Amino acid sequence: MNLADNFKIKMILGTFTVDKGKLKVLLYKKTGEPYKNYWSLPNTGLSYDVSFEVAVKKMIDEYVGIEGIYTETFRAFEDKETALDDKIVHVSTIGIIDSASVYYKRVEEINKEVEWFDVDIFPKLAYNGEEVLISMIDYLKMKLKQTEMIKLLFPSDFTLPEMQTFCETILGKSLDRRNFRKKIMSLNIIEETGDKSLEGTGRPAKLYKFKEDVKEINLF
Amino acid sequence: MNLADNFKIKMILGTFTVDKGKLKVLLYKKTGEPYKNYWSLPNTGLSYDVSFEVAVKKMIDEYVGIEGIYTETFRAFEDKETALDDKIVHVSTIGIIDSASVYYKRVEEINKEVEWFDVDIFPKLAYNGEEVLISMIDYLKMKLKQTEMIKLLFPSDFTLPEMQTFCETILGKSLDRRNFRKKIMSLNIIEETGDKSLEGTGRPAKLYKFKEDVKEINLF
DNA sequence: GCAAAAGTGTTTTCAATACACCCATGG
DNA sequence: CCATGGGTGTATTGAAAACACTTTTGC
Repeated sequence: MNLADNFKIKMILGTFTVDKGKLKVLLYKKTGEPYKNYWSLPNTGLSYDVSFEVAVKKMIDEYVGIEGIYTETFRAFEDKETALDDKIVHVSTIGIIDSASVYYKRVEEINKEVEWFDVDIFPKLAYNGEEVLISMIDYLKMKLKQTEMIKLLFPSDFTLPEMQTFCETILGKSLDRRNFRKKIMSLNIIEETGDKSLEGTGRPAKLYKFKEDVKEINLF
Repeated sequence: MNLADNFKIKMILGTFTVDKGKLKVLLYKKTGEPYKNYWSLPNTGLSYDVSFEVAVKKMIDEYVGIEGIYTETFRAFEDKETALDDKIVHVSTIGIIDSASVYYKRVEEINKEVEWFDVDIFPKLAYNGEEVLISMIDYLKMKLKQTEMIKLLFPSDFTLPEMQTFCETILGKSLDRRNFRKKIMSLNIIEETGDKSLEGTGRPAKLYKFKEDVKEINLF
């Protein structure tokens, strides 16, 4: 086996959460060259003294101000831009954060311009960011039909209309409110917390949480 | 961004086909150390002068004797074994070959001991091969429910019992023959070729092929 | 003519769909 | 009391499930 050439490894982080039923991804605005002022997925060079996971957790701490979230190593990508003598391989990673954790993040410690973008409307990205992000969203739209995964996004205190909006994004079509509720309830995977949402106008929505022992099934 | 340390890149290839309805993966037997005489996923060091795709196509040509098959870059994996001063990152790739192509492979040109293993019964693998392979199989069980992907495995001249066996593997449960046929036929995605299978004992099965324009839907 | 595997139809059951009115809150 | 969005029930439709006998081939 020929293992002659040396590569640099760049870890790329796609962090996802849900807000008001919309799937969101965290981007930051670059302040230096290259791609100055472009939005970008958080990224960092990998060094020998850290694992993928540690490198990614550090990034999440730095960009989101949260510790201990779910992460999953995702695809590798080639860098088609860099010169021949400085080849980089991108290792992308997906992080999933529930909305409550995002809400309570240590925002005062984030010294970057970061923003959660709707996955259906995101700006032009630095590097090959769009390729990476689109690939992640494709994967998540498949994976987030499974209860184990969706549970990571909605840990407690979500409303059914929020979850319906989310499922509509994942499926790419609109759903009937009564039928959606009927279906979710028949699966026996969530329960009322007893509280009600204080957000927005109109009748307050009941709050739900996933049950402890949720069996792994496909929602759709 | 710190891009200080150098890594070697090892491309790992998971090649999959279907034989008599069983999902199979290609392994080869190592003849040298380390892991001498262990079965292993084909792999090769990556050098500057080739892309992921070219490196993988070369491997497929070398191990399978086939050109121009579908490939997809998959997850990156860390190497937990190698010493600190020679770190390797594994970039795994999935290849999908239809059974007819495998049958007509240029077998005389393969100078390795290779074998197609059932994905439900494979041997102990060299390196972190089991982690990589299990991850690929998980992914494929999700992805192979979609018509576009399944079509890559069954291009022409397959029987419905074969396809049923395959779906049973993917779903992990057995299906009723009559109901299976009814469902597949109602989807309007395959058609009879007019020929019959010559394999096995009993009444010969009709041969089918996917239609040209198959819409992307989930089978289950 | 017998063993082996493929092909076929009908009934039942359950889930998905379609659809309209009332309820709780804020202003 | 009105605007806003949330919650609820029923009838219909369609797909999934359950189920047993006949057909084609090789030997």
